Amino acid sequence: MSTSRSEKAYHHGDLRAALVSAALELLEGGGEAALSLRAVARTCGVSAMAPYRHFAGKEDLLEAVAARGFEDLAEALGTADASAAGAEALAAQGAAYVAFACRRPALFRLMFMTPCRKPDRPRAYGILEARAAALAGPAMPAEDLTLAAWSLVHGLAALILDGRIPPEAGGTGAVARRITLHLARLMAGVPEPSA
Amino acid sequence: MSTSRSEKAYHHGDLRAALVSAALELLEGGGEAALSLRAVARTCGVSAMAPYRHFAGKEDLLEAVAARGFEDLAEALGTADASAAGAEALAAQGAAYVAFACRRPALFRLMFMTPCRKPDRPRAYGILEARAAALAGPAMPAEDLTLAAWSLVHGLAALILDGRIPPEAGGTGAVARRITLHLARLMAGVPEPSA
DNA sequence: CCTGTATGTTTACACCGCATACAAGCGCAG
DNA sequence: CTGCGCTTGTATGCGGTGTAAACATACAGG
Repeated sequence: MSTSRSEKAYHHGDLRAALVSAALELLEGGGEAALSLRAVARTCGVSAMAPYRHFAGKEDLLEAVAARGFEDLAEALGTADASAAGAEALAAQGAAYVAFACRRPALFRLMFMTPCRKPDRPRAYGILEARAAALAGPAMPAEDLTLAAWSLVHGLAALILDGRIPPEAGGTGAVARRITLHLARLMAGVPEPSA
Repeated sequence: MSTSRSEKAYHHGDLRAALVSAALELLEGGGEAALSLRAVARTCGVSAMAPYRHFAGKEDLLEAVAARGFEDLAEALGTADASAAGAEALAAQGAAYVAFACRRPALFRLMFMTPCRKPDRPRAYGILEARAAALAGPAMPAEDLTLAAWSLVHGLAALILDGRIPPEAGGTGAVARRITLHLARLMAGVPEPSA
């Protein structure tokens, strides 16, 4: 087999994917502090400089990891959205968003910590946007609703991750669902008050 | 003068405060990457190990810096709250919160990046809580309203800082005020919709 | 004055990201 | 098959970091 890769080949096979996976593992167990390029290389059984053949630098690797995280997030939001209809669907998305952050805190931090040089929204944004647009009522333009919903769940997730919210509330995700549902209902069914 | 401090005194006078200030300066110009214990010490014209006489380690110093940041934030929220009444006061707080984050992004990140071992809320929380409680209507319990408002502005700030929101919207803070005002009005004046 | 204690300094180590120079394996003309 | 070249991984080294230990200095109270 000309393309077979022996176990101990000098060439790794596909290091790039292995590096991203290793980085993710290190991240999820041990936090961001444990994520050093050298440690990643060590985990893959490879020299410290090897990653530089596949990534421009540490930041580049982290970007790849974050991209993978955004894929996972989009998937989670998609299935959550499909699990219900109307305002409940948006609430489900909100709960899923917070749950994702709680389940993979270090990854979530990484995803939103990078100053994000490329301003393109993650694919997950589209999923939220679609649902929010469908719910937008007279009280608030669709654009503001999308932004408000995103800000709400993102802020909630961030505060939980930073330990700013009592654990019994944050842990279950009940608060996330309740608050998002409140928001969704208010946005959907309510006319602009007097002012 | 027994207490006079010569320019080149061996003892600094009050290093602790100087270190915190220096750390803040380094943080505000140059981002978090520029904040190394050694750089802080250098800025104060002192050896690299000197800070350890006043702080248990880098994390401890950062905690002190964050505490100072929370003081400033509380003050900003307080004056904003006093600048208006009713729902507009909460909107003003929201705008001030986001403005604070935009004005001092690195500090804001630091304040909410530490996993926050001591679960006590910042003093700023009380200011928001009071206003939210005063506004709480039948649509949402006061506790949820407080949490929702905080999450909303915090998430908005975080998303802006991460470059996830178009600059023309985030920069001015208009979005923050608009959205928070929407939230405040909805919470204050609107009965629970049919469901 | 003499001594104890708080405060800074020096030296040292392990780790990090990264630059450069080198070696090992694969693919493809001939 | 042979040999060349390119990709991939290695070895070594530099400047930087956080921090531990041992040392030096200035002030305070007897």
